Amino acid sequence: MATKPARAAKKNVRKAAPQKAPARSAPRRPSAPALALPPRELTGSFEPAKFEASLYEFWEKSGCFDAADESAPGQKSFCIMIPPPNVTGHLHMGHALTNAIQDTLIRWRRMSGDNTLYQPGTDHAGIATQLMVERALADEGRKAGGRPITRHDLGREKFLERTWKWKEDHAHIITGQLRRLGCSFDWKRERFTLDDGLSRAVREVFVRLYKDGLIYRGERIINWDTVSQSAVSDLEVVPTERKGFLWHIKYAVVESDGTPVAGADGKEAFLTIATTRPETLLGDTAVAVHPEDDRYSAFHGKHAKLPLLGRVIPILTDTYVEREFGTGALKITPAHDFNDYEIGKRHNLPLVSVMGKDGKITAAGGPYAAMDFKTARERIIADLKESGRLEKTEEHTHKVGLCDRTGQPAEPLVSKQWFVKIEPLAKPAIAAVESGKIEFSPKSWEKTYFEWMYNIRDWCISRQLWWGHRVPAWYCSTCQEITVAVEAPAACGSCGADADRLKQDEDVLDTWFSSGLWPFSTLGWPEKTPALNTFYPTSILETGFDIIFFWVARMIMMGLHFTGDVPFRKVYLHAMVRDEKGEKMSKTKGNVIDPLDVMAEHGADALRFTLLAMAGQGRDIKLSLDRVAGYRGFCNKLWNATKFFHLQVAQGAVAEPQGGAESWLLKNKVELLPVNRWVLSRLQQVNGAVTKGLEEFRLNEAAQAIYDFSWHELCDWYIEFSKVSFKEGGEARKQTLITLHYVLERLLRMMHPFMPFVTEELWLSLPWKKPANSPTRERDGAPAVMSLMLQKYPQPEPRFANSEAEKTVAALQGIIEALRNFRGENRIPTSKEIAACYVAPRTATDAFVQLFRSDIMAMARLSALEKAPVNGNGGAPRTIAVIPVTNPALELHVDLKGLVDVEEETKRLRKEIERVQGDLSFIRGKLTNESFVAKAPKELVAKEKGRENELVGKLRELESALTRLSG
RNA sequence: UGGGGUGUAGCUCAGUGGGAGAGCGUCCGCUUCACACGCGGAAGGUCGUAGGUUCAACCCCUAUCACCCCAACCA
Repeated sequence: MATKPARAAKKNVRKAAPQKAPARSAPRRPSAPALALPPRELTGSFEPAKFEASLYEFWEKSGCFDAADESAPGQKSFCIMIPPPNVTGHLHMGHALTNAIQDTLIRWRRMSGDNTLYQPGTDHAGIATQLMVERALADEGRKAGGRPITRHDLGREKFLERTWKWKEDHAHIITGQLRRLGCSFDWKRERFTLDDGLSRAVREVFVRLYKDGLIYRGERIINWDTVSQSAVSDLEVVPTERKGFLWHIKYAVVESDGTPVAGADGKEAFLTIATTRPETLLGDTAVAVHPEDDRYSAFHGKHAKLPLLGRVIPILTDTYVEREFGTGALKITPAHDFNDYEIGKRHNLPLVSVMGKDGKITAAGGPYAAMDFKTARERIIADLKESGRLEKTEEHTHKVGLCDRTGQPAEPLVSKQWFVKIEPLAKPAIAAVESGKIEFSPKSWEKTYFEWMYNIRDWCISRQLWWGHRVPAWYCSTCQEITVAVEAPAACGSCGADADRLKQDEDVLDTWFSSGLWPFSTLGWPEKTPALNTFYPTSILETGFDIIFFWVARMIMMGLHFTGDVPFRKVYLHAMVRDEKGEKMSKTKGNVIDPLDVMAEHGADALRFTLLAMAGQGRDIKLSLDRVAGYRGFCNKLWNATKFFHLQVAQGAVAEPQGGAESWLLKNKVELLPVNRWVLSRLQQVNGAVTKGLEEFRLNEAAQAIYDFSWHELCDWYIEFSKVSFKEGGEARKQTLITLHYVLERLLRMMHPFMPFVTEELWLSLPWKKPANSPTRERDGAPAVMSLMLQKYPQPEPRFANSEAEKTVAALQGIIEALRNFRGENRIPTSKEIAACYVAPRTATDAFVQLFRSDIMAMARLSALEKAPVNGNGGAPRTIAVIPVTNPALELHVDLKGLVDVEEETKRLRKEIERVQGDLSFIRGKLTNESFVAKAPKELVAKEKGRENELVGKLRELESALTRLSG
């Protein structure tokens, strides 16, 4: 008794608004009219360009994308942050992939009732953007007939103005492209790493880290980009294989006072070093050999005279030296090589900087001063050759560190920079992953993460650029002390000198410093905003594995340090999108597939679905345009399936059942036609598979389930079956129309996160749609929206599960397929109708055929299907072909006269017999194997026995059919 | 050098301890009144190689080869 009203109440909740929020003081406007697009007609074929833009505009304008700062009571929050693309960038396939995945999850959770925030925004991308503007400036200068204009010609302020303008002019490109892809961002919350709020967060973080002793300023060896004239971090230098030379140079061995040392032969002794960068010789402060290298033991404690400059430097021993490489003697240039720097520290060697920040040799380079590095190298080689100090030159392939952004070699040099002391930050970040508070998927990436985190080096965060967050440090010209503060200080923090004695640091911060704060800075941190409370920690981080160190690790470190909590609990890493040959897409190779071109040709949905279907974990995506075209075909298929529905409605509408299609179908499920029960059962099963795929982050499996069901069950079978019912009319027609509408509508909802545009367009065409609202919109009094976007995501309906119907339809399909196979193999054109008879050994089978007679006739294109006049094939004429079916056991008879050559059918039978024989011998092999019968599960043995019997029967029928044909 | 991944139909990829699937391509037959962006049928694979575990291996284990990626201090 008590269950009935409860159930009814539950149903009401489903149909009507979800959970009424007892809005505290917010006035509710309960009767606000629903927002809706003007009705549109479904005609022609799938042409995405006709509707995608207007749908997106409608969604955005009606506030469907908006998150609420606070979730409604009982409502979950769900948040994904976009990995901020470069503000002046263009959408590439990597963006398309990551955002397609994210948006699918977001839409799914939104439809599931969560308060979802898909946070949009862009990154100022320091070097990249500054370089663009500088390039444009240079071009301007050249076009005007003069020399290229540099940023220094403009000065910092003017240049920044230009860059902001450039940003304003270009930012809409990437955001427009993300809209084009259908991503449901809450655009009202769009953030930019250089906007006021985020800049404030950056300064706050800098100041706090400084006060905690985690940021320091120091003179260290760093990577220098001579193009952007800035320091870059270790990560921004990509070791790249380059062909070069290994020069062997002779250094004279001397005493500390410079007097020559004689070798074993009594002549002047030399020591040969091998180097790939001879110009660094100018900065050498030692030569090192391995302590146990016998070749050089005589030189321990001696000195070497630097060729060309004549400087006397010590010969020291260090186990770092590889005896096998080169000559086994290593020149040490502590100021221009990371390893040499370490060796220099161990042996207290002086630093001699010869490579200047401007890409030219410094004064310390003596006669080579002011030459650029390339010229200096050439001159030094020539001079060495001339003085007989160049022993030999070998070709040598080695790794050169190229700057990520500019592609030019990075020059290690010693410079005063700002650093983050990383170890104290890394420790908790390692622990968070070790303890499982953050999980990576695929899990193997955790190893990569640990590897890097355990060996992490201090992070050089200062950049000698102008575009970025200026280091919030001021130098006092009175006391020389540094004042670090969030806002420009009014006086020196040490001596109290006036602000005019203070000068702000010229440098800006590494772009990744600000993107590391993204998960909380976008939500208003350091303020304790409601949004921060609602959405932090974010739900999922989805990005490419190439920025694990750049971005993911830094977000974890910063998040833990500043919020005390992880920034996200799950990290999903997708693969790289390559071209169809598996090559990395690159402009120079010219193999870039532009997502915008693809969308222009096939629509956003086809591109999204392709990427999702191919995004299996742990494998690169080789994007194939054929595949995209295939999924465009899929969109068209859906389009036409819906059109088919409308055509049936046009033959005579059926009123929506009282209480909705679902409850009507549930109430009447016993009276439904088997095919209707079947499709409902299949639908709910597929629903389960799709939901599981989404929950387990296997979007490719979910996509596959959707595709297979839609095309191969709904379209290939169900719609074909439905035609029989529609022709029949009456009750059959009515229940089939209701079923078809229900299945279509549910399916569209189910696939909407994957293909938002086409599903919405089709859904809007359906007759029984109703506007819907989200819990938070409802609470805040926002109007309901006539859109698929806010409909409830379907759950499997177990009451539709029906294994009986599934078995029945499988048997029916078996009969139809046997007939189709007969037709196809015998090449009987579709236009020729076949008259068939059947022989059913059991009355139940006879009833089965009678029940589905019209279905079989329609789908196998038979002109007749009657009971055979004679039982068995004993009395049948010679031209009768027999088609045996095993489940249910029956024979189909077709008169070959006028249809097929007897020989053709004979051939078909022989082939069939061969196959059955093969199957049979395999099964018998198993069944005669004693260990199989003894050890395999009993059910399996029984199943195989059953199959054996089936096959024996089939074989007998085939053979007798064959003898009769040929006899 | 170390770590990870991949190897399945002509191509691009799914997949499971009980005789391997899809899309595209190929071949055959189709203006079947939703769809030629389609319908029906078919051909095509010793699931990289060699061992092992198991009644049973494409799947688990070991070795090996090939390709890819990542991290690296061989100047």
